Amino acid sequence: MKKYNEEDALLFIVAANLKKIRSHKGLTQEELGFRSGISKNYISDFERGRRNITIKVFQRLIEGLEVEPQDLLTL
Amino acid sequence: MKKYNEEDALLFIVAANLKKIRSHKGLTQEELGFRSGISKNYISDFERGRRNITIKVFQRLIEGLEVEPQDLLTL
DNA sequence: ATGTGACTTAAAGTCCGTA
DNA sequence: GTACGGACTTTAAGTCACA
Repeated sequence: MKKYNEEDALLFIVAANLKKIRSHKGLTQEELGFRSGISKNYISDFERGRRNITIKVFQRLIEGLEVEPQDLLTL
Repeated sequence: MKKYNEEDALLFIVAANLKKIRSHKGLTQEELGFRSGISKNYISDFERGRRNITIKVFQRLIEGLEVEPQDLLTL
């Protein structure tokens, strides 16, 4: 498991949920990127905790995944 | 009511909720800024829909307000 | 299908001041 | 107590070539 700071807690929760839900839905990073208008590299970075996304990007990811905001926030 | 783009929907929901909860708790922008380590100007800007905050800042605001993430996302 | 480094540009976020 | 502006520094957005 990756080590993370307290200040990054929510970020890592969102990233982990994104990765889990994305694969459960059978989507690749590239496909999700296409659906949400975000580069696959960026999604890769985010899932590994290397990006601090904005709310706008968060919304686009949710829409691409077809889930609700809270689905990415709940542990 | 302020006009906003579809792509800003979540942002405006969060901003409106922040403002509402903050005042209900009797906190000023400055006090919330102090608690969450964010400048009062930035909070003012955000509440008026002029800023696209990151997840890290979102987390700090939540902690400063002492609420749960979903409290800022639910309409 | 995903991870990484390096990169440019756009925007996040601060601080000063005024009203 | 909040809104708004200018000037500023730091970081996120977004892409690319390649492993």
